[in-house]
Amino acid sequence: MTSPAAGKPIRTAITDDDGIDFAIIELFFFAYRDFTSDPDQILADYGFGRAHHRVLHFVNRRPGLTVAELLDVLKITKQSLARVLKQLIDTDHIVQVQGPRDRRQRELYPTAKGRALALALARPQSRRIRAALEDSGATERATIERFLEAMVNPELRAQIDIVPAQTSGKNHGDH
Amino acid sequence: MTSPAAGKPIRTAITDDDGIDFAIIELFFFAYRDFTSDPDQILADYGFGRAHHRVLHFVNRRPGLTVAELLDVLKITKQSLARVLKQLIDTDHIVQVQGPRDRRQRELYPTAKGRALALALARPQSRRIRAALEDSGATERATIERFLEAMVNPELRAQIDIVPAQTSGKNHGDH
DNA sequence: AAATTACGTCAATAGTACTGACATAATTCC
DNA sequence: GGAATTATGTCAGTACTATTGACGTAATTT
Repeated sequence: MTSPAAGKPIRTAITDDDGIDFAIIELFFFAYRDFTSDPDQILADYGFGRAHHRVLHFVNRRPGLTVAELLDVLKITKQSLARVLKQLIDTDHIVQVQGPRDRRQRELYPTAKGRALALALARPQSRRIRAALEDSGATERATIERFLEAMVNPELRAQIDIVPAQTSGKNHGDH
Repeated sequence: MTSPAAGKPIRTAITDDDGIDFAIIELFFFAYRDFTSDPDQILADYGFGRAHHRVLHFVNRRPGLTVAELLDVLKITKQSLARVLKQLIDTDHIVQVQGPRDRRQRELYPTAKGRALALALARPQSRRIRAALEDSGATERATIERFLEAMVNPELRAQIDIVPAQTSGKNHGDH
């Protein structure tokens, strides 16, 4: 069962006492695992994967962003994006428009079909978040947003909060 | 640039006004992306990937768990686990011990080497969490833990909080 | 005119996952 | 005791997402 030169089994659990915040590390893993599992069902119906979801999300969030900008947000390579983007364009979820100033650029926009799919994918995720915030007020929500934002690399924080809700006056942050 | 039958580009951004909590959806994506990027550097030195990290983590967290239990926690298939687990055993990070009651079972334990690697991988993640909680007190921390736990599928919450810190009396939840 | 930039594409490879099938040993059920 | 089930391991084939490196084209900048 154990090979001759194998080390001895350690029988005690690693814990927060080792100076590491395992509680939150683990919670973060489970939370994200289930968070991403929601849209996976829907994506399977289209023959799409998570990569398609991410592209669709950001094209809807920042319509008109260029290919280079998208690569920067997703932190993947051009070659990785190519297949996924091509499929989304071929299936009429995303359209490319020649850049107005620089004609080398391709501005990416969602179609009505792409907008609808992005919303359908986000709906179960939003529902999960709403349920998790059920008994929370604006204070708790702010705490969670601050925490998540602080988890992002400082130099990349510019990527977030680019799209503030264009609320007319609805106090929709409250619960 | 646009194919003949292509839909028209939508030029307005999708926002929280569409009834979806895009703010937190996006924050969660960025936060997790950077959270997992920390250990990736270290793993590369060993020729390991994220799958190895996850296995190593849970074997350290719940020493003696069986293969079946590990599959259940990770929510992957036996075949997916096989290669990764074999590599970790071959490199003497994990050892298998025959189950005491049921000899068909293989209890998984970390070696000293496996314990050390698990700690090394968790260290930068824990540092990131500590930094994100810098100005937070016990209340904020509790809010965040509650939120993350509520994001997990209810029927799977049994998987978490199995390993409470065996603190003697240190009030280590406070900052 | 030359260099750079933005984008697209081809080829090869890696890591992680999947389904389906089959084998072995140990336990449980009848 | 024999049959069924369980825990684990393994083989084969496939899919998705990602990588590096190289090359081509069109447009812009120097």
